[in-house]
Amino acid sequence: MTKEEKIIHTSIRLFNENGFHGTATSKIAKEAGVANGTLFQYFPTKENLILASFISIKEEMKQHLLNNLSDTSNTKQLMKAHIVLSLTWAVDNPTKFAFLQQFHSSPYLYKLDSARLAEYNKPHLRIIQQAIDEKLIKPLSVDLIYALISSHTYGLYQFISLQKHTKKEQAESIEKGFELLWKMLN
Amino acid sequence: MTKEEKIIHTSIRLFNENGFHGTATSKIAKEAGVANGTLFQYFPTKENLILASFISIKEEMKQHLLNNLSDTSNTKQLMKAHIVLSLTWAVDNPTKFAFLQQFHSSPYLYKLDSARLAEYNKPHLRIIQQAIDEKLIKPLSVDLIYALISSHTYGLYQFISLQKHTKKEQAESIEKGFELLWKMLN
DNA sequence: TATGTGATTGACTAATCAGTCATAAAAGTA
DNA sequence: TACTTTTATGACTGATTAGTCAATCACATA
Repeated sequence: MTKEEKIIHTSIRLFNENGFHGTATSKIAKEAGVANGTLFQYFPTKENLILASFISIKEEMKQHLLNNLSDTSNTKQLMKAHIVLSLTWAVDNPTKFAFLQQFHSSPYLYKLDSARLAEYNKPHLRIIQQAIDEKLIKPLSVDLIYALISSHTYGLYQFISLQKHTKKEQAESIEKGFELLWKMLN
Repeated sequence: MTKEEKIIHTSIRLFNENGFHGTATSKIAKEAGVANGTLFQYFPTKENLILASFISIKEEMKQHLLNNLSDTSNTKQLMKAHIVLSLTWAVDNPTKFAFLQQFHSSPYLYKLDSARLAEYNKPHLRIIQQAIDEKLIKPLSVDLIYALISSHTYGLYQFISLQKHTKKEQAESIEKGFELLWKMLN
């Protein structure tokens, strides 16, 4: 782990525990095991560090999807894989997932280039359009479907993480959750 | 508007604009038109003010539901009314709704008594149980259904507030959104 | 009018924090 | 080894902030 990675890693954890402004840069540096000034060598401002933490998580999620998405021609299976992979990643990385939530409902969201943000959604939007074209799901607005799928996935995550489930029960809830979603959309 | 109300009102707006720690108590006092010390007479600490702002919004929503929920014996209509009223309130009070989101994904959430928080959900859980008992919806876990309804409602809000919709189009989206939800659950 | 009471004020303070910078250590190069 | 460049350090600073408190005000009652 490089110093830069150690800083990002520690940031995510501390920002989650104490909020953005509630976490001092000096504390991040200390817990990451680097000097105060070193942090500012990699991230010139605190805001920069917050945005970099967010981007880092988004990139990690993106890679996780790319690495685990087997190329199936079946659109329904592909959509299901997107959702299941997102959910299992969230369950395995609760701190990072919570960071995303906190970031999304913070003023920092608007400091990011919206085009760059939109880039992360494109694969999801593309597959929704594909499902509509193949008449697998209702011909509603792609944006509406995306909003509903995202929030459904989030709601399912909330439920799963609140229950003290075994891995197997978690998988069953995810399966059931997808069935419900699919029933709603087709 | 009493000074206490003015402080809460200003807090909600500023906390939303600049985050919790990004908003100085002195700024809140100034914009609320009261002296610095007055704020601390009503709210002994900043955390106290943040929690009070949250509770104030929850109480307002609760009252909004109580005042507008016509007593129908039809469980489906009652459930629909819950969702539609929550959504129209959110659309009419975007700042307050955003505050709730920010609060929910912040460390302050855990400073509140969880029993008190649960109290606000009870009416919703009761009606879900009722719908299950009447075999209107699938016999899934009440907590799961609550999580799915909440997130569905939130997703629908996200979609509506992003579109530049007229009031009529908003109402149509809400109607459509409920139909989709109902299809999923029954 | 005089007196008592609670609300209101804002200057003040001790503490904290983001960011700087002169110096030093480490790594690279010849 | 001798020299250069890059990376890392941590003490320091100017600015900001939550919370205090002695003084003042508004208003009631007699």
